[in-house]
Amino acid sequence: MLVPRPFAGALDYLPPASAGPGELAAGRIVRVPLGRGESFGCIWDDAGEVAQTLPPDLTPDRQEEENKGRKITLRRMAELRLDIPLLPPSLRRFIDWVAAYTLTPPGMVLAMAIRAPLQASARTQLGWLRAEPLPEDLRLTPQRRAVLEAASVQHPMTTAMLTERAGVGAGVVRGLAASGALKQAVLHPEESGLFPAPQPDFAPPVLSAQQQDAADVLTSALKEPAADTAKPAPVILLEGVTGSGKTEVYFEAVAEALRQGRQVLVLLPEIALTTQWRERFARRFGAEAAVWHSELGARRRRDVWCGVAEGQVRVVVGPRSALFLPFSNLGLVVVDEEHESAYKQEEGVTYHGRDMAVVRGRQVGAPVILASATPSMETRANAEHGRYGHVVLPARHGGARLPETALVDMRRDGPERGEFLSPVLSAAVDRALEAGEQAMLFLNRRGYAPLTLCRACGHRFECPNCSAWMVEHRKRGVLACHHCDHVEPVPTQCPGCGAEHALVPIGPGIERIREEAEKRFPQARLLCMASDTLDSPAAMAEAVHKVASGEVNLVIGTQMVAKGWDFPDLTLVGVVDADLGLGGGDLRAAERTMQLLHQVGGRAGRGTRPGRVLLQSYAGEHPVMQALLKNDFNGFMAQEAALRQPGFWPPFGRLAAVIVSAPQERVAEEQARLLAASAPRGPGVQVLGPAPAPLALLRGRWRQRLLLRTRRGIALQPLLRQWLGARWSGTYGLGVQGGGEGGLKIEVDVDPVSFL
DNA sequence: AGCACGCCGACT
DNA sequence: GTCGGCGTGCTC
Repeated sequence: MLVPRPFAGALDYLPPASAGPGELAAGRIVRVPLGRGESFGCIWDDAGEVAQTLPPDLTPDRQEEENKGRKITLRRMAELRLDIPLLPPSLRRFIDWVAAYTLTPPGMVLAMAIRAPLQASARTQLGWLRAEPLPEDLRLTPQRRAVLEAASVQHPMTTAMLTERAGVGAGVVRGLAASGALKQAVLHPEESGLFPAPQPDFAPPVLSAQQQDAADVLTSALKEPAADTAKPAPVILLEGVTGSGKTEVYFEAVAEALRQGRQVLVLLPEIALTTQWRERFARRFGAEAAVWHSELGARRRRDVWCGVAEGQVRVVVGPRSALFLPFSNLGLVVVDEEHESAYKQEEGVTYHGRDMAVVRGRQVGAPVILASATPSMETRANAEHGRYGHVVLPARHGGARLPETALVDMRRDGPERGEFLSPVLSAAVDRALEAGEQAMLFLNRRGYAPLTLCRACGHRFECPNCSAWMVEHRKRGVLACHHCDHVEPVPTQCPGCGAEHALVPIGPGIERIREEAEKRFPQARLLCMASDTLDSPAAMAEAVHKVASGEVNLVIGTQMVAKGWDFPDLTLVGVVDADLGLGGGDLRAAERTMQLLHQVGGRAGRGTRPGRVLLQSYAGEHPVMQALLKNDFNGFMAQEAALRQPGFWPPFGRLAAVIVSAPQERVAEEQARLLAASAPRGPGVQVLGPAPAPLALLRGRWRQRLLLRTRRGIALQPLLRQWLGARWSGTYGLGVQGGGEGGLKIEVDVDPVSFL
């Protein structure tokens, strides 16, 4: 029995007081006593040996068991949750795999997977059946007759269904029930009409020859006989420039999976993107895909979860957490925008959604499609070495051309002091707006200014809990830390020297760009898109609609405007600070900046009119800028690869980050040093550090970082287990474990993406 | 992760 | 004299 606690493995329980045949099966969700309270768990092994050898009602309530020399008293399961479908074996296997790979206690991975069906109330939805025969003394009215005509003897219907069909109030139904003419019955989920089936041939698109070729490769991967277990299902990189119609192409693979009666999982890096995606899906397939995300109501989450387990849900779209849905018949996995770092979960179970999607597909024999305009170095390397298939869409769809990219040298042609938009960029925006087109200004920085300082004494506003500047948010009138939830009002007086009105904002955030744009383009219809203002899918959908309909003609946004949006009238993209993100000594800084800027640039010129991208930069000679100007992504990545190869940095070697943190700086330092002293070493194995983490103080904890690096082919996990396990693990698993001496905490991140 | 037990400061 | 701070230990 696996329970949602950070234990190294499963616990043993006695079977419940009564269980029907087949009910006590692996994958069953169960209520169990645990410690003083109770918990839920999932029967994890197929054995259930005790249960099968002894009839449940003959076993005592408590039973002693010898376990590794320790005497343990077994307790009895409280209740089997028969209303929740069994976790399929493939999901249990996946959970075990993810737990082992990420060094997370398996129970914690299970917890992610089964939160949904447990949070809503029991699932038995009740409906009404017509009694047969009807009670003899039944009084009949026209309304009652209508309800009885609508009601069926075999298929239960909800009160809502009956009142709607009969055109009567709920009171009539209640009255009939009271007089015995309607009987309560469990409504079967497939009768609820919750998940209309997408039609593979509802509205097939007109594909270009190029797209058709790509689609053929994908669909043939699905048609290969899956019975051949010796040959694993393929992983295919679908690389296509922005606007090449990747989505339409992989939709053909989705259609093929549907024809085969299999389930499909489509992953998107974040829920905001589901908005436009859903519309496209519904147009192509004539029915909605089931959307999965954390902001769904408890009831809907439960229904989707159960629908996936029972096979009524055919296509799911969602973020990385959708990987843990209980697919019973998964035939295709798509990871859209596979290069996105949002696929990496940084807290709790630190898994990479893209990599785990590949594992999930392999485990069930389903092909995996990784789609991107700017594939990650890892995926590229896999494609080059033939481990993944590779399909390329080199041109934009429908005759659209790729935007032309130009540089604004900020050293020579920079803006006036105190401004951030160069004359060249401003003029370009003017021209676009005058031509009746749309323009976008991109700056990947929220708030008004990233740093506030005192002109008189040089005082800088720092977060008390983190080593980070407080960011001014002028609209809210506060200084906020972007790494914890610390917020304070903007003072009028400097806390350092007491000077009045001496605080100056340094550098731009998107609020400040908005202010400048309002002054510079007074006639523009402006919209700001940032994660702190568009915090729900609904708000996001509204914003997207405003842009797509042309209600807005100047968009100012952070990160989120870079995503796969399709705004056909957008012709100009201005990158306010192209150098942002290049600093910081992060392994992937250049790669990520390149991907991000290419992606934002790709928003321009997707319709009939040509697009243009202007990059404001102080470092025009930087390889990232050069690659963007020449549109030479392959060359750039080859250069990057050459830098990483000699030192066995990923993807040529493997990496795990170990973060040692404590409320006191000294404790963290000391413990990190001790840990480094016992680090594994050997050919192809190296430990770098400790060093203070780039965010040395985060949420009140001082952090030291160690990096374990191995050559390709040397697994990290056994090394980590041996190294950290020797000192830190007891009955606990590794990974998130709290409460060490002096508040010490050691976290492990296998395949880290962020180096903060 | 929860949750209770345990041993030391400011309150009715 | 007690309420309650969170350090430590356990969960089949």
